[in-house]
Amino acid sequence: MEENAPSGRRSGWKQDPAAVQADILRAATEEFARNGLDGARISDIAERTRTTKRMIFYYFQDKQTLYRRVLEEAYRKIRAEEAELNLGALPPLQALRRLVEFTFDHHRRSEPFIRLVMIENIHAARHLRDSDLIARVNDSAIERIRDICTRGQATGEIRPDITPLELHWMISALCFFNVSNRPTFGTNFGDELFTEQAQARLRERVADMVVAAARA
Amino acid sequence: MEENAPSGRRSGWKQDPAAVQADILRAATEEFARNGLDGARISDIAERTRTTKRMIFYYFQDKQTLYRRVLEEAYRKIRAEEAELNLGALPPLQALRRLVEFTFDHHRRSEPFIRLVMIENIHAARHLRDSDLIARVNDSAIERIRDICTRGQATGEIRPDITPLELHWMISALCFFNVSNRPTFGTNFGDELFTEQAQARLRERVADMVVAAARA
Amino acid sequence: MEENAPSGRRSGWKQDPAAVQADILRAATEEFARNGLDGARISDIAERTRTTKRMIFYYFQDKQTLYRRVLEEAYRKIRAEEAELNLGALPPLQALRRLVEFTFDHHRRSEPFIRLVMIENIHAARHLRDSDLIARVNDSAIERIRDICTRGQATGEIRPDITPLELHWMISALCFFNVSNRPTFGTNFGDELFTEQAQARLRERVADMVVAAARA
Amino acid sequence: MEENAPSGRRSGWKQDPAAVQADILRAATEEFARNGLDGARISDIAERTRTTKRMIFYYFQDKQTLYRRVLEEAYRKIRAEEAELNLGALPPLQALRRLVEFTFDHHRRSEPFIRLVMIENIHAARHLRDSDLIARVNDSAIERIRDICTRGQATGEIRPDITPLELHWMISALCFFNVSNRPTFGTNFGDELFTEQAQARLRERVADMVVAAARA
DNA sequence: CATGAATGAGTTTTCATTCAT
DNA sequence: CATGAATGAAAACTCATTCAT
Repeated sequence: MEENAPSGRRSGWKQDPAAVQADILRAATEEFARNGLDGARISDIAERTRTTKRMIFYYFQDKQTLYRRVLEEAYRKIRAEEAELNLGALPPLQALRRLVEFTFDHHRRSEPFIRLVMIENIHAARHLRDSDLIARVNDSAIERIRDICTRGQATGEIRPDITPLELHWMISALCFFNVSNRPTFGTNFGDELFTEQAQARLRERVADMVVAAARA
Repeated sequence: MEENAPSGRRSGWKQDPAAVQADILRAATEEFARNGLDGARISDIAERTRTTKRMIFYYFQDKQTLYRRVLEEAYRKIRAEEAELNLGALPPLQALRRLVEFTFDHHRRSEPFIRLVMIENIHAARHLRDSDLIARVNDSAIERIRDICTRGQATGEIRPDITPLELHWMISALCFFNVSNRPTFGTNFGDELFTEQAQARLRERVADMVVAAARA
Repeated sequence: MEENAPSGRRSGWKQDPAAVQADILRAATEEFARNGLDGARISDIAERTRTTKRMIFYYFQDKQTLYRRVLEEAYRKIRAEEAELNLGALPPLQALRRLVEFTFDHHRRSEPFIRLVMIENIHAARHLRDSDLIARVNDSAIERIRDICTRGQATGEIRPDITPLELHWMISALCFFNVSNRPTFGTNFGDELFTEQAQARLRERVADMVVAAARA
Repeated sequence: MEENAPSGRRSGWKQDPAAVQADILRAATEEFARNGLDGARISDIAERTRTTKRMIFYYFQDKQTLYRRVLEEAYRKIRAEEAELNLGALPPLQALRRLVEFTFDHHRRSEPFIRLVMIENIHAARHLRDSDLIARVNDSAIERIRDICTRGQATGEIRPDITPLELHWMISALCFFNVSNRPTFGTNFGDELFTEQAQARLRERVADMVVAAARA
């Protein structure tokens, strides 16, 4: 027995709490992103898990709380990934272009996050508003653009009458829509804009548009 | 019992079947737009109606069919409204600007439609694909832009390497996001972009961006 | 078929709604009186019924509402039975004695009602307060005593400084406790006071006490 | 997790076992008196405690046992308080009046105890019967009245055909009901009998009634 | 054609209690 | 002796849908 117990836990036996919670959050993220808050079933989440339905309530109280935690984690993770992008070394307009391109790619790779945000918008951001964790996490998104603007407006490369928030709104709109509305857009107008080639071209068009909007 | 109460219907009346169906569609549109496909409750729809839950199934078979009919109606109505915009008389770039401005305003006034499209995207456009009514209705949206492009590219005002579909994608992204993501965007970054003044300014920025992207 | 259908319903087939509801109320009264609001199980109620659990929610919405309806019915029934007692023909003090004796007997026969009232007191009369049906039903209880007092105080047989409410309180206390606290009283002090003989004697003692308290 | 949070306990302390048990009993008394046996929640009791849910089971086995211990403690405490009343020095009828007045006041101050007794009656005194501790503790209540009767019947002040048990029953009924049924009585007939003034008057009426019933 | 009444199958959630050191 | 972590069983309640005229 001692022979089989490698360190302090493991084997067919009680996992450590943090791992169980992470496992549940992962499964819940999948289910909520796929089916929405109302469409997701706790029992389906449990089945994607190494634990039981009961443990979900044990760690997360109820469905709404679990959903909120999923949302918080999704925002936290996405902002952390974005933070890895280092723009400080680039000249302002080049930094801006880089940011747009990165965001375009990043959103494409982050469909579950995009879907969670869509779902949260359907719910009028009710759960987001309940979360105090998220406010702080989003500030960084704006700060990065504010830095570009400050630098660019100092040198005169960026027009003085545009705000970081407006630029963030533009970038978000174009990159978010590309993922969020692909199903209806594709159904209505065909998938030609969603081939790799077309997406690459769209990516540059979007970068051009935002840079043009910012340029003095 | 209470569950089935025929709400406000006067006693022995014969209702006009078409009117009853229209009444149901109106109520269903409200509920689906507000709560999504899974979030909406047939009994809540019935309560917003002059008839009963039973009649909803009588006329619309099941929840999914009702939802599909709501979606079809919403698309039909929105495209009909858009068709009233007459751009043929304007020079190409002016027509384009006019179209962007119109779309920006129109989407702002059409929140229920925007929400239905979001909801449909969450469901991977499954129901849209089932509907053959919609394909035809969307063609007109592209045709209008194609006309602008054809004219503009003939005179050299519009660059030759941009497609009507790309322009439609740009316009949609910016105008759609403005409505669809207002709850989360407002929660994360404040409501300053959603005052009347800021929206008017955003509207011109968006028009500028699209026109700039199209200009030769 | 016509041959087997006797009137307008019956056979192994849908009972009329009122009968189903009455059946549920009867079963629920038994269960709530026996086990309290929290102790009673909807599924146990359903089993004592000719219907299913689902129908209980169909007709009564939820457990609390069902309990409130049970309470209302119990009060209504008990007051209706009391109303059959006609005291108007008797001289005041004789009427009062008759009322006490009747109440003593009546409470002994109405253990389920007594238990429901005990249970409701544990719940701080929360559900009783929610019921507007009950206020009216209880007025009659006081009116009957008020009539006795008015008559007795006019003739000088009943002391002027006693109120109908006080008399009702005394009668209730003695007759209610006799039933409500029999289990603990019997356990603590033996059952000798609860033999038929002892109860008959107690009944007269109680009548004597109340009459003595009222006599001028 | 949150469910088990050890509330306000300071880190590495060794708690005194007797103190922990007393703490649990206090919290359990509050919860059981407020919500009944079925209505009380072990986790709510734990929250009112300096320890955890687990410790409740450790020290008290299960919910029923804990409830029985709460009941036993309540009876023990109440009888101990009553024992402090010394009636031996007073003439019999004066002693009786004193006892009634004391009981009236004492019950008013002992709502949790009254409620526990009601709850136990709802449960047909099942747990009281399981407790051998209680039989002994109640004998003293009767002994005190028996002493008054013996003295009073010897002097002829108290009628010979009344028993201590009957007197105890009368006193209990009037004093118990006053507290136990206040919620429903107040809801049905108003709170006028429960003002300080009205209670003082009722107290004397009750004393008069019992003394009159005992007097030869 | 139209409809009041009924319901099976699930869904979230609760709760006392035990596991394993 | 004491305890943090875990859980099976059952509870209330919901929901789209069908029954039977």
